[in-house]
Amino acid sequence: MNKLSYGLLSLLSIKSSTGYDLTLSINKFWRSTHSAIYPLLSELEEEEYVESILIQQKGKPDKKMYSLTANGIKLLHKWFTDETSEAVVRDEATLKLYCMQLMDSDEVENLLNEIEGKYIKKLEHHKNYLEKIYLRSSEDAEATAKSSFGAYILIQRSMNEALMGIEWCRWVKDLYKNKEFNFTKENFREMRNDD
Amino acid sequence: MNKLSYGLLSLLSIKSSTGYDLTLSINKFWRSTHSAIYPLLSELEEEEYVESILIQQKGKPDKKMYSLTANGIKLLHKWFTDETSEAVVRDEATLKLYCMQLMDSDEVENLLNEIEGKYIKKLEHHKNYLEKIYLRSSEDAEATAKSSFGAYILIQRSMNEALMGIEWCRWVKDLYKNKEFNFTKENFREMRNDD
DNA sequence: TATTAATATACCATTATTGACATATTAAAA
DNA sequence: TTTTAATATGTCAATAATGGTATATTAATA
Repeated sequence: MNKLSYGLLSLLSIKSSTGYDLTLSINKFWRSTHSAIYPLLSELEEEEYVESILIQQKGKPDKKMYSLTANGIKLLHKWFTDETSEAVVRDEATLKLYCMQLMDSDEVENLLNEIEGKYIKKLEHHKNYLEKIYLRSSEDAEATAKSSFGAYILIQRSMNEALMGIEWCRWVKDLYKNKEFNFTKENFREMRNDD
Repeated sequence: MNKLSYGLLSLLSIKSSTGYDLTLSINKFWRSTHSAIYPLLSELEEEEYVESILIQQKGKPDKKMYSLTANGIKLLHKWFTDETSEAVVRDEATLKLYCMQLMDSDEVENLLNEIEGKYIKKLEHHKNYLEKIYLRSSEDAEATAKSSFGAYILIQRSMNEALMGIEWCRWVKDLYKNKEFNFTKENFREMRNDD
């Protein structure tokens, strides 16, 4: 049982899903690929934490719909109270900024624009998703509220992160373009007040 | 050449460091361990992107001080303008929140407090680090400014992230404790305005 | 008409990461 | 005095992640 396995069970606690659905939705908060997810679902089924039914579709290939079992719910309870491991973050753009002092200003600005663009894209994506769950909730408000609270607060955090990131990019670009950067006392304080 | 290798070169562009130093400092922005870093440094030395000198210390074991070569700088230039890969994020606490609707309220509150605690710790850590580079800059302001701009802006972002995270945790706890969560139009709008 | 995109599942080889083990020095704390 | 913590470098086996390949259906697009 690796962390991704628990994550799959966690997503299945909201609604029954296929491997394909899970691949798309887990990627909002946990980078993974279908190559890792399908084998884990098979293992989870063997160990009876999930069960599946085959669904025939018109116009699309058959799909396997997975659901949590009572066993799976028990396992989620144990996991939830177990110690939580440190988040793993690996961001190449961050590593690049570390050596920006070696680069030409247009190269630096390109990178900053690229980073800002990614934040903007992420923000848009989450806004659309929120609209979608709001529309869904109009039909079945109670069920949506009970099952989507986790998803809702996580989307909110992700949106806040993106908004902060966009502001940060603009602050950096401004600082980089218009000022000679110096660790003078004034500069230092001015920048810290931007928090 | 994996991404971590470029990251090590990037850090070395700020100052010459040992594997031990690099392990500590890269972990601010890129999760890794010494087990991965020492072998990569050896490879980078073989390929002549870095060079090292042995330094004897009193009271501490010998250390190998690595510096960038001209070759290494050339490689950094190439990398900087190459396409930047998507950030990898894997946060177990996030996965846990996805199934919070199954848990008792005290278990959920414990997790939220744990998450808030991690943000607070991170914020403190960065504040201390900033104080340190400010003190260092008093001695040699120009050199610090030129080499630490990247480090400085990245710390600022990380602090903003932590501040946002703390506020978010408090917002979530308040919402979870004091309100029945419902996807009513009013609730939905109220929460979106918290951005 | 051919190709691409979306849906859907599955395997596999290469590469990367993790956590443990190993060693060594010295200071500080129990 | 023994243990723990910090500094410092290194190897290695087990585990996990990545990216590609494969297969299949259908709709839409070029």
